[in-house]
Amino acid sequence: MFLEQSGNRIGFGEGFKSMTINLKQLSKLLKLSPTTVSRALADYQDVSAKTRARVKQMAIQQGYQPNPVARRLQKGKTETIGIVITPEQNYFSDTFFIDLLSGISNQITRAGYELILGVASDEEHEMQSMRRMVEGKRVDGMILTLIREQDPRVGYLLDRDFPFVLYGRTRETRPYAFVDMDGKQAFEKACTYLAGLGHRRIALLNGEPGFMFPVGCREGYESALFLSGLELDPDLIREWKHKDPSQSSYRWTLELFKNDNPPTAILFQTEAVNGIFKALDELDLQPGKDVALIGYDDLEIARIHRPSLSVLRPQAREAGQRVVNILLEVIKGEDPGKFQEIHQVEMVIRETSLPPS
Amino acid sequence: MFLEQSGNRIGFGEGFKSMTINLKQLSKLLKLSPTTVSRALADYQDVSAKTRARVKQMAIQQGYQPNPVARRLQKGKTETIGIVITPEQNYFSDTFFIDLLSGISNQITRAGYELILGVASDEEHEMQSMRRMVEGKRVDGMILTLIREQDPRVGYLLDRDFPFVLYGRTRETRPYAFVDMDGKQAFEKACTYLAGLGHRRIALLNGEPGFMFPVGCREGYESALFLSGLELDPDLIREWKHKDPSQSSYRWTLELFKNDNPPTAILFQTEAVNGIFKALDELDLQPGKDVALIGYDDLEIARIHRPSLSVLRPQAREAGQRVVNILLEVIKGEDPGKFQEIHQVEMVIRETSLPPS
DNA sequence: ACACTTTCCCCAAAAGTTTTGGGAATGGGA
DNA sequence: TCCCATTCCCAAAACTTTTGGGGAAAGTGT
Repeated sequence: MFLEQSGNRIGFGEGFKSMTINLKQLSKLLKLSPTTVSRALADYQDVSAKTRARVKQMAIQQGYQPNPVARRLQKGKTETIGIVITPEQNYFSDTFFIDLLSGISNQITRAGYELILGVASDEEHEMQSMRRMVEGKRVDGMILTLIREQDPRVGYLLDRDFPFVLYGRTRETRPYAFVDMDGKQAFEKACTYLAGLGHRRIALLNGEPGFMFPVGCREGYESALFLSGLELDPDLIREWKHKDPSQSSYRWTLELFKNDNPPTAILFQTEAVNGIFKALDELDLQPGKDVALIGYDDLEIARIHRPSLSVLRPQAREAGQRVVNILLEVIKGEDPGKFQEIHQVEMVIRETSLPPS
Repeated sequence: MFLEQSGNRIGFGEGFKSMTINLKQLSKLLKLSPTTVSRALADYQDVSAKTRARVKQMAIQQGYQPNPVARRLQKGKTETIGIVITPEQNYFSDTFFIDLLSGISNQITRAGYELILGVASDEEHEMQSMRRMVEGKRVDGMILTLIREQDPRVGYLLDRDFPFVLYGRTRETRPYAFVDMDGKQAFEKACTYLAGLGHRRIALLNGEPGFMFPVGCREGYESALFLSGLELDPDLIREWKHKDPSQSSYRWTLELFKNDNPPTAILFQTEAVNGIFKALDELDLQPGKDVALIGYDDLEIARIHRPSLSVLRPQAREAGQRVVNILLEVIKGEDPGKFQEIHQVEMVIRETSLPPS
């Protein structure tokens, strides 16, 4: 049926392929060479203004769209950016990631690029999916998220000079481009705020060790304790797991309150809030009243819950846009080391950050 | 620097481009023509077995990967499938969608295809993003999710004979391919189960009107009431909104219990569970004990919560794989009307589905 | 009338792969 | 020796776009 679309015919109407016209057909309609049409559409000055206008009008009238595949071949670029996500690590419970993705997608579209998505079940498949994109010449650059302290993906990409940008940071001496949220500043701000309210026993229910983000969170926490003249008690620091944030945070919260001298406030990633609420409920402690809470990430639950949860709110959408803009620069050949951005995080005070009772 | 990669040199080492070899270079190494190498790799019988083996070995040794862009141009296919998501509609709070995406991604990769992702903020941008993919010749087929009763995307794609598969169904007389969960059967089963336990007042807190899925849920609910000899009370049916499932379900749950003759059980989509729990808590009603609950979708919260939530569990991953396999058939030219699958949904009884007290 | 520039357009090649349509050996039978 | 079949391989074209190098026509200056 539509297999016999000869490509040179100008006929319309049968099969979906014939609904779109190509450069050759367009040039035939205009009685010009493909070269001239291409140049006219690209605003070359060596095509007369009159011809340019005629070409453009016809292109619009015919709904001409250049074939991206052909352009990619000729330009030697895929005009495509890759990202691999790992749902196992509970990525999507976090609204922030959708905001990030939204910013990324928008900016990529604006640049005329595509975003191709890989979904990997674990670390090994994550690498495999990335290698397929890179070695299979399927993308011009990679975006990496959920960065680990030692992240093999970064070494891999650096080794072959492949363009990439991290959302986050890692331990790596060679220069690379990244956009990161200032977790340190955020947790320092929140912790200082709580200390300023009079809290003396502030706990940190931190993200999973091995990942980079919790490192900064802890630094900020410790720094704030120091600046506020509070003692650092290792018993007040616990870490939940990505596999089941709620379950692990639930257990650790119960644990925290077995302490002889229990905390009056908890800092944590909002992802873990369900477990915390549940544990406090069992302990007959009222969030906000008996225990102050500040979470990182403004998830829906934070706004919905009564009392509503005070949070640290990263601007994920903006960060996603920056990641893409930077990646496009790096693809152009700019030095990745020039692009290292750390974004500030604002604090939203709601109902769970009162002074100790 | 690496702009001058002449494409014919065999040298390695400078710039990431030179790390991969192309067909021409490989054929030169083998002292064969590109034709023969291509055919050898594609297992043509008119290349001697000996040569085939030699070619394949060298290809592996050199890490040869055919350039997908060139292949796409020659084959006239993009080897790419598109999907557009709309985070506004709160898609990602649902773990099920990640499972779906995971199944989709896996199967697409297995077929050597790519998945390109669009993120749209609303219905209008959703359409725009899809048109860019379709009219811009960027994909061979589309996957549609979160289907509405009257869905303009379906008409659009049918009008231009463009291959697509729905995850879900819509009101449309022309034949089209879909994979859907049997929401009717699921809710019928759950409702019948509750009626069998002795519940006489069973409420339905259904998804947003305008979307197709809640229609089936309601049918199943009504059918079960009828079969169980229970009366249908419109006061026991409410609908929450995608924009904020928790908030709206919270309000409607409170509403349900203002009834003179309040329900002893509620059926709903698990997405809305936070609001329900919250309302019940305020009403001093114990989930499971005072009010039986069965949700659709086995989200993390359902397993974590105490009492754990009985649920209907769709096999989203398998459905995602089917969607892709079907789409590949449709792209090949198969009749879409042949592919209309309705998948059964299993019920998982946990702690919130007890007889009325 | 001649050289020279400017203006406007086109030819041919290139990107990397697959496909089409043979073509050159080799071997066997007559 | 000739013919035909078989085996193994290759040259060229195709997919669509972009680009480097012209080239013809018209205009300008002497």
